[in-house]
Amino acid sequence: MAVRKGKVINNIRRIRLARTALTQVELAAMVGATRQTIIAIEGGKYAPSMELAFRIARAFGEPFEDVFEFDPDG
Amino acid sequence: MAVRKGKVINNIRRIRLARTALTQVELAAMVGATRQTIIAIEGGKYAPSMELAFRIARAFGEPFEDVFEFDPDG
DNA sequence: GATTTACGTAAAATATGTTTGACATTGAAA
DNA sequence: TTTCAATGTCAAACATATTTTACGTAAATC
Repeated sequence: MAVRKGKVINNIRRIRLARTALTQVELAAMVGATRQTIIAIEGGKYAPSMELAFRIARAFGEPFEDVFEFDPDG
Repeated sequence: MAVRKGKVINNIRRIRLARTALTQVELAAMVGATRQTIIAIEGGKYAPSMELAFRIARAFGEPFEDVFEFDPDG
C-alpha cells in the first residue's frame, strides 16, 4: 500500500467573492497569472504551484492555510 | 513592470537533520517521493508541488509555514 | 583496502501546471 | 433587444516538477 498522497483544497472562490469581491481577471492580474489558471484552480482542476499559491494568499491578505487546506485522505 | 513572482524557501534540510534526524531516503519514503526529488527540493532546484509540500510538513509534524516560507522579493 | 551508507550529479522520459487564443453562456445595464 | 462584463469550455503549446537509471564521492566500519 503506497503512501497516500492526499488532496489540496482551496477556498479561493469563497474568499475572492465574500471577502474581496475581486473578479477572476482582477485576481489573475494581481498575482501575475492568467484568467484560465484562476478558473482551473478554483474549479479544482489542479493545485497551483507553491509560488502562485503564496501570491494568492498574499493578494487576499489571508494566512496561507486559510486559503489552502490539505485533505490527507483525498 | 510585471508582477513580482517571489521565491519559496524551504527549511527541509534543517528540520530533517535537527528535528527528526531522518535520511533523505527515509523522508522520501514517508512522503511518497523519490530521493532525487528530496535532493532537488532541498537544494533549491525547484519548489515542490502543493501536495508534496503538505505531506512533507506533516511528516515533520511542523506547521506548513515553518517549513515553507515565501520571499516576495526573491 | 573492500564494503556500506548517505549524499551528490546528470540526463531522458513522463506528469502536472501555465499560457495563449478562440468561442459559448449568463445576467445586468443601456 | 442589444451590449458588455464575468464566467466557462476546449485544445495546443510551453514550462516546471517528478521519476527512473546510472554513476561519483566521502566517511564510517569491517
